Amino acid sequence: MIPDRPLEVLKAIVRDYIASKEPVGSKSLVERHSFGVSAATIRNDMAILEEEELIVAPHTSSGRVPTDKGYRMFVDQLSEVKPLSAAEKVAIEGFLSKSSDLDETLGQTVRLLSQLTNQVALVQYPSLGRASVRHIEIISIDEKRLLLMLITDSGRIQQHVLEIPGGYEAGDVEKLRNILNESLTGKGLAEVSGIAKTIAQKSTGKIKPLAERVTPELLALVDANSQEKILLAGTSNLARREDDFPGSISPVLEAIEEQVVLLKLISEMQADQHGVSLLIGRENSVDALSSTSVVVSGYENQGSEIAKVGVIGPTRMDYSSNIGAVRAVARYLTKSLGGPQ
Amino acid sequence: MIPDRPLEVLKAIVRDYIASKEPVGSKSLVERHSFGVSAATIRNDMAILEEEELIVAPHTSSGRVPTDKGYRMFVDQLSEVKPLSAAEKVAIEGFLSKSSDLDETLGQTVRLLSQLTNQVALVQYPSLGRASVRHIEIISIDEKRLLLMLITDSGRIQQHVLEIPGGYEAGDVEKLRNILNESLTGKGLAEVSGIAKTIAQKSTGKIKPLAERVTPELLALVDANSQEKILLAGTSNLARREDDFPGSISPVLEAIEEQVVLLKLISEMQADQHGVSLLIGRENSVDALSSTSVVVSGYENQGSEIAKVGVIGPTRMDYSSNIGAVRAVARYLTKSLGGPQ
DNA sequence: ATTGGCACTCAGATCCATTGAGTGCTAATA
DNA sequence: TATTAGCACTCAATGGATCTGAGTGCCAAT
Repeated sequence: MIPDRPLEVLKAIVRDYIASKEPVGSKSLVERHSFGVSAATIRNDMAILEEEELIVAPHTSSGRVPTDKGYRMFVDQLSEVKPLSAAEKVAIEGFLSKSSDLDETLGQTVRLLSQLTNQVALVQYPSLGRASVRHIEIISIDEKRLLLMLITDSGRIQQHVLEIPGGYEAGDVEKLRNILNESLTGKGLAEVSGIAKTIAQKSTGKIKPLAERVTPELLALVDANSQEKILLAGTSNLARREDDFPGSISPVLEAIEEQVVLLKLISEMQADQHGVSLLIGRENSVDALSSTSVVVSGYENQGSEIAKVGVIGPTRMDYSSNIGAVRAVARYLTKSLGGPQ
Repeated sequence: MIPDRPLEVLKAIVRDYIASKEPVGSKSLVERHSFGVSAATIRNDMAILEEEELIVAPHTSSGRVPTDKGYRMFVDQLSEVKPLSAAEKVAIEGFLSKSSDLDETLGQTVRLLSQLTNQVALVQYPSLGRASVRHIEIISIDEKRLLLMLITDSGRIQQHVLEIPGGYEAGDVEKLRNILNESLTGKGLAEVSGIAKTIAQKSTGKIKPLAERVTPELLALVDANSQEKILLAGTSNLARREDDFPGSISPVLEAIEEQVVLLKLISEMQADQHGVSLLIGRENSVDALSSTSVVVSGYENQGSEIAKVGVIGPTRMDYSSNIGAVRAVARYLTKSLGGPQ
């Protein structure tokens, strides 16, 4: 395997490069770090690292730059997660303790994370998975319209306004609501479809037309609920680092705005021992994102992961801090969701 | 005043410059447009336009570029709003007719508009203004939690989960709901505060603790509802036009993400005769947005304007098309909101 | 294994000449 | 008076040519 000092050299290269954006050479390395050996020796070490494809020289006679593989090694073996400062912890507590509404909480979380890391932050809405129905509500808005609501145990609320051209009777609505709740509360979203159809079929008399009108909409809500959704914040943080992207940032921004792509990406990521998972550069399969890294962590509700939260930024990012921030925010988010449950 | 031909020249300059991004000179003008006069004559006309500060030369010996004032004159007097193509109309109809849920509608609208114009699109949520309470709902989530909802006549739904540490009784909840609805339905949001407080004070017996718990939250909802909110889409469209921004786009993106600034900006804009209003370049007061133009139009519900929708892009944009698209989308949005009412 | 020394490489800065699109002005023309 | 042809002039952009210096790889000495 690779001896110790070369690894130390790699560590120094990554750090210096992240700090300066300049390819780092042997001389500046011995100046800034006290390796106790000469530049020539460092050069030999660098040759080893280059051999292993951990670093690369942009052109023949220039300093070296970490490769994706180099960053990977740095993150996995050479760096430690940087804990948040006291001030940052206070900021998180302050932000997240305010609200118990899911939408608000997630919105604040994502903004917070983007400020904390100076990167583009993202948070995924709790997804279908093991979610189950907590409550179904039908509210009368006016004579011809009803508001149908589906509340899941993850706290996600989905609603839809229903036109009932012929009007309806309050009593019928209440009956239907009771029936729906009795048979669906606690059931997994996946089961709803079958049960709801049965209800529509079995219902009789006055209620039947209403039931037949409502249940398809309910299924649509389940669908919408199972539709994954991502919240973004701090897009301009990416733009501020334009020159970390060869060519133009616009394809990068496009890819990030493309929810489907992003969802696929993060849903395939598996947490490592720290509870955080990351993709570095080309490790992800999206071409436009080949010079970005993605750091995500799952957040939980009732003990099981329901969705992910994280940041995305240039490969040349401060992994230690970002991993720390993402992990912390994920934990606080779990706490904040778990608390009121 | 300025004679006719120079104005025609201005028109041609704006068009050519928008199309090519190159400063346009006298020679290329006579080539592309048939003015029936020579380049020298055009030069004289251009001298007049420059005198009037409608165009400017980036450097001594180069073609001219429209100034903000030049664009303004172009839009106000020289160009016509370009109607949408049939295909575009179909696209709008298809998109907007689907849903009657406000959130969804606005989300689709803003995406649609950004695709139609290739600019950053924005839509403002219906704001307090003359909004009134349509319905208040309190839903039991579980033994210790209630979901409080406020639905306004603009279709905006605001909700908040309430912890009731000591639990509650279903009957009490229903009573309170009835009381609230009876006294608040139809009232303007501004009035809610006073009335709700009175209710809390006057309520007696078992209901009192619940009322005292719920009303402040209700006021918070009203507050949240009056809080202005903007939805954005197509940020990457701005990035794609990087070189229209001197220096870097990142301050521009930052300014756009800053909802407060944006809200102030668009709320100060007054519609012109076409129902569309626009700010060109430095006409807006935000420094970072000095090389962008903003095109907005109001959309209505029940005959009165409730919020704005529009696009923001580089000053060098296709005003005719964008104004057309914004106007059309605003109309369809009005229709789509008005329909189900 | 480490080091000093040295020849070598090459991106980037600097300088300079050239080019060409475009201008403003003037004097002639309709 | 309005238009035009002609001409000298300006200056950004382009394309070498040259220089510089940080950095390399390798070798012989320690």
